[in-house]
This record gives sequence, C-alpha cells and structure tokens, in this order.
Amino acid sequence: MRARSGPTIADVAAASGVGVGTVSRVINNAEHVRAGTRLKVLAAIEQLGYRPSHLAAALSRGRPRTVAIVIPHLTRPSAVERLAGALSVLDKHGYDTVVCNVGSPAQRDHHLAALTARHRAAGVIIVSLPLSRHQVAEFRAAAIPLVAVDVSLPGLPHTIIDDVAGGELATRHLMSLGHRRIGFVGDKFPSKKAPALGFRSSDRRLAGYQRALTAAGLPSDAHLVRLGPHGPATAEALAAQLLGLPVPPSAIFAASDTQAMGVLSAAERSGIAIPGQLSVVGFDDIQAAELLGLSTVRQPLEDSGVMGAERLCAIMRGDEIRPLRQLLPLRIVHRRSSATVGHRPVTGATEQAGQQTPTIAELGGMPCD
Amino acid sequence: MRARSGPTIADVAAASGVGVGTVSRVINNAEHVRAGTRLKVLAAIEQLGYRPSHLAAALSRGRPRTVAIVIPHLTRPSAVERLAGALSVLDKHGYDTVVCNVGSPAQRDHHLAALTARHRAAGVIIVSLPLSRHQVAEFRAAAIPLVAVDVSLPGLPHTIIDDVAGGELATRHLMSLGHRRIGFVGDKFPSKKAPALGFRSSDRRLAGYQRALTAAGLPSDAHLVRLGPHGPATAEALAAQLLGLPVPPSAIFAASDTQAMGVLSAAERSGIAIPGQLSVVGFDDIQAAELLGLSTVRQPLEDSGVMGAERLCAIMRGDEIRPLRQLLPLRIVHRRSSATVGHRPVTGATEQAGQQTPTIAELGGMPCD
DNA sequence: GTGAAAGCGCTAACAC
DNA sequence: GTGTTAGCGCTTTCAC
Repeated sequence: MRARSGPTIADVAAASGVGVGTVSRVINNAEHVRAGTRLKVLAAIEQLGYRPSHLAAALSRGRPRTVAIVIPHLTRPSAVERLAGALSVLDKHGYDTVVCNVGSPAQRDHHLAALTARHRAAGVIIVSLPLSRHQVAEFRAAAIPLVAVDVSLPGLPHTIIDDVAGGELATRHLMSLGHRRIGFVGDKFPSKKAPALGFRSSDRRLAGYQRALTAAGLPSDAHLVRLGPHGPATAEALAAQLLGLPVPPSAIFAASDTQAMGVLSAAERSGIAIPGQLSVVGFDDIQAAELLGLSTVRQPLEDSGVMGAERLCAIMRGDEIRPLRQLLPLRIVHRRSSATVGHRPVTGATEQAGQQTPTIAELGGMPCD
Repeated sequence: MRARSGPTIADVAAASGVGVGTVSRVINNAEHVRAGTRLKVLAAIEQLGYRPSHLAAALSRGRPRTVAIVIPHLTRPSAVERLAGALSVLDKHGYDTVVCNVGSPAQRDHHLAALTARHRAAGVIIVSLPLSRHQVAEFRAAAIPLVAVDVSLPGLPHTIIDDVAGGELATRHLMSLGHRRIGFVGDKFPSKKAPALGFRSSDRRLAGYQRALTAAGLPSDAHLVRLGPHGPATAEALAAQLLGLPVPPSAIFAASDTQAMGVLSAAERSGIAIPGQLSVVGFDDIQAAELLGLSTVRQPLEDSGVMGAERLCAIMRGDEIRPLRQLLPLRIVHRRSSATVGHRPVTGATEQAGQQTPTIAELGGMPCD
C-alpha cells in the first residue's frame, strides 16, 4: 500500500527465527525471554538496523509516551527556567515533551482543547495558567493526568509558592533596612480589550506588601502603588512616576525581577543612585538578577518545573500524589540594590566582598495540604 | 482487549449511517463528499463527542504531525527567542513540537539518534549545533527533513547570519566613535575535559573584530582579547582583567549580549563610567539589551526560528528550498553603552531622547548560495 | 460519492 | 519461554 520505510518487528522476528511477541518482549526488556533468544534477537535488530516505531507502540498500548507542557510567555526568563526544569526530568524518564507556548486566552483554549483529544498526551503540565472548572473536567473525562506549576488547581497536584508571603518577605526586608516609604510596581489587571491569562501573582505580592506595611503600623499610601501591563518598559515608566513624586519612596518593591530591571533603569535615567538614594527589591531571582546585583525574593523556578514533572511522572506511573499542594520555599537574596536608608556607597573590592555574602531569610518549604 | 477510551471513527460511521471511509474524508476535509453527507457526519461527531486520534492517523499515514527542535542551552535568552519563533509557525501549521534541550554532547547525540527512529518526527530543526557527516546521513537515510538555524549544514537548508561581518560591524562602530584600543571578550574553545557543542560564533566574531582592526591599520593586541567559558560571570572577570590593564581599552566588544552584561557589571564594580570611560558593544540584541541601554549587533533571533520552521514546513509539504543558505541581516543598534571617546554624560530627559534614535547600520539580508 | 477491506507496526492475551 | 493472533484507530485503495 505505502512504501515501507524500514524493517519492522516482523522482519526482525523472521530474521532471528522467533515470533513477533518475543521480539516485542526483547525490545521492552520484558522478562520471560531466554538469554540466548534475546541475544539472537538483538543481533537481528542490530543487523537489520531496526528502529521501533513509537507511533505503533503508542497506538497499540493506547497511550503515547508524550507529555505536553502548556506555558505562557515562554520567552520570559521565569518561564524558560521552569520549562528547562521540566524537560530535564521528562527527558530522563523517556518522555517526548511537546511545548505549547501560549500568549493569549484564545491560544490557551486552543491548546487545552487539542490536548484532551485522544492519544495526544500521556499527561500534561500546566504552568501559571488558571484553568476553568470545565477545562479541568475535560482532562478528567479524558483520563489525562494533569499537574499544575505556579498556579493552584483545586483537586489536582500543584506546585506553587506563597506569593503573599513573598510580598511580605520583600517588604519586611526593606523595612528592616529602615525604609518607611516603600513603593510598589506591579501588574495591573488588564482591560477587557486585552483579556489576560489570569495571572494573580502580582496581586498577591501586593497583598503581602500591604500586609507587611500594616503589620508594621505603616500607612499604605495608594500613591506609592503603581500598576501597569507586565514588562520592563512599563515598569520603568511607573517607577519614573514614583521617583517624580513630591516625596518619593526610598525603596521600591517590584512584583518581578523583570519589572525591577525597569525600576533600576528608571533610577539610572533619573540619576538616582542605587542603593544610595533608592533600594530596589525584585521577585523571582532570574539569572539576570545576580548579574545586576538585584536584591530579590528567590523562588525555585527550575525546581518548580522539576517537581511538576516528577509528580506527573509519578501519576502516570500510577502513584498517588499526597499532599496535592506542594509549597516551594522562598527566601530573600540580599544583593547590591538594597541597603539601609541613606546608605553611602562603597566601591571596588569592598563591595564585591559584600556581595558575596547575601543575607538570607528563609520561608516556607514545608509541604502542606 | 483494552478499555476503550472514547468513540472511534467506526462509531461515528455507524451513528451517521455511512462508512468509515466517508467519515475519514470528512475529518480531513477531503473532497468527494456530498454536502448533506458531510453534515450528517459532522452532526454525529458533535453528538458523540468524537475526537480523532493523532496516533492512529499518523501511523496509518506513515508520518506523524510532530516535529522536533533540537536546541542547546534553552535557558539562554537567544535560544528561547529562536524557539518561540519556531513554535509560533509550527503551531500555526498544526504541528506538535517536541523540544529537545541539549546541554552536552552526550545529550545531543542521544536526542539526534532518537529522532531518526521511525515515526518519531516528520521533520527536525536543529539550532546552533554543528552536526557530523554521519548524523546528517542518518537523517537522510531515514528520509527525515532537516533544517538548520544558526549553524551551517552543507547540503541542507540553513538560516544563518554572517558572524564575521557582525564582528566587523561592531568593531567598526566602535572605531567610528574614535576608539582605537578595543578589547574583546568572548568564548574560549573549551578543553577536552568539558567537550563543548562546537559553537563557532564567538570565534567568527573575533575574526571579524580582527579583520576590522587590521583594515583600519590598527594593531591587534593579543592582550586585549580575553576568552573564557560562556557566561556573564566569566565575562565579568575577563572584563575586569581588561580594565585592570596598564593601558586599559576605551571600548570592549563582547561576543554576546550576555557577556556584554558581564562587562557592564565589571565596569560598574570598578566604578568605571559607561560610556564615559568605557564603551561596550554586545551581540544579539536580546530583550535585556534594550533595557540596559546596551549597544549591540542585532540579529533577528525570533525570525531565525520563524524562517527555519517555515522552511521545514515547506519541505514537509514537498517543496524544494532554494537557495539552501539563507542569510539574515545584521545591524548595529546604537544605545547608551557606546559613545565617542571621552564622552561627557548627559542626564535626564536629554539622554532619554537620545536613546530613542539609535543609529542603525545595515548589513546582509540578501539570500545567497 | 460512498462502502468495504487491507494495511500501518506494535502490544498483549492466550495457547502451547 | 515462545508463537499466534486479535486488536489499537485511522487512511487509502479499489470496486461499485
């Protein structure tokens, strides 16, 4: 019917004088095969240059050795790190990983719908995206294991951090350095015109910021909170607003490192010294943070991918996941961008040394449910 | 035998009172189906909640609708941008994309070998990785379309840039600003202990740098060339060496933006003003470059992924690709990090305005073969 | 136009 | 232990 593209299991069977069943067993390292037989088969495989067909195996088995990872804004540093973490373990377990990058709700829904089709994926990792009850139900109906990373999915395994606590951590760090007037730069809930993917991290971090302020008896000045679409350019503009205030903040907490970079940039533009005149704290600890000497709340990005993937593998293996909620630890990494109010800069080797010993405050890490 | 997981084409056929062949035609939008019949079938599909099985279709067709992209160091900004570009077009064409991140030669060989197995991928995009003649032959033997991005693959379609010309571009830019003592920070050919993936970009950019220097009648001082393992930390150290020289360079060209960031960082540590005392030019124009005001040689990263993917799709569609070599354009983006020798800084709005009008020098863009 | 039937290459029962 | 066989769900001739 079609041109055959290579030797099949039948050819191997014929060549080695055994049945296809035996060849299959050898391929899959199943037991109940005599050593001699195995060798014969292996020789035939080698000689014929036989390569098993994933497709046929998967169809026959009823389930592909493929998992999908649905991840928004792939090019953001935090997303890639998560992806890389997941890929490394999926790889190790022999899964093919198809990556679905989503940049809009439409794209998200498209991918999600496609993934519940038959034989599409043996499991799915969903990153940062809140799913509707209906979407979750589709996966359940299709019996496709689903785990979430960086987003809470009730009833399903999810690996997350406590964003509120993170916001508190950052704010308390700043307050411990003597800052009393602390600005916040974060994401704004977008308009209907640009419907978003439902990220809540920034909001939660803001909540933590406010909580910490309140707990310390500090007023939370609405003027000090600036929100806008995610991205360094916006963050830069927002920070510029903050710095232009009659009484500007002495510190700014940005909801992400990317945004913190915008803040740094704004300060540089305005000739404001970091950390002399302004302390900045970010969130995530992406790779650029270290390079820029950015103080930040570190979350284990790569690990989140690793954990999510490992849990998915466990489920696909048939294991039960308990507890469903896995909380990853957060900690402050104190670098050059934050210092005590009115800090006088030190240059050269001294500062370098200082940077080598970041102050660290731990939090979380305890799984709970 | 196995628990059936949902309605099949046969169920749809039965429900709509037609044969499976007809259903198949409907699913694939094939012709020769009466409109009425089509509607009936569509109704049955809807009613049964039928989802076609990719696996079965692929097996039957002899070729999956899956392509693989093999890409080293996924977490590097340049790699992600390429990946994102490729994903967007593959997605649009309805392909699943499995991503193979490679961090070592062993991993590379592992993935490459796996991909030549039967029914594994309908096509492969290989990014930045030089392939051995043998590896290429394997793909050819397996009749798996292969295209390269950011690496030249003789006899196969490849989308690349002219790294030598890029190196020249950067160097000439610096020279045009009056710089005569220009340092270079790039990748060193790693030792056997840490066998690398064979990237040659840094070397070629260095060659361009030397060529430009020579063409301008400037001596190329070996002390001004510093090489080390890729990464900002190393670059920072190398730049520090350069800055510590008895007669330090007035400008540094880094083989990548990531390394340029290390250079910037080193300058900041040493209290050296950018661009007052030191001009810096990078390569790639990753997203962070704009934010940092880093002058750089821009290469179309995302586009390279787009182009590679489009060419792969074309081949899978049966088209011929001519010419094989596709050269993407390069251009200098002049930002704050480079200026004339002895430049006096301007602050505030003035500088902001200046940054809005980067000088641009074009090069390449013409396909050739 | 449409139906029937033969694969695609493999896994998994089941018999021996 | 090993061979045989019946699917897995679809595409694609080939008759009608």
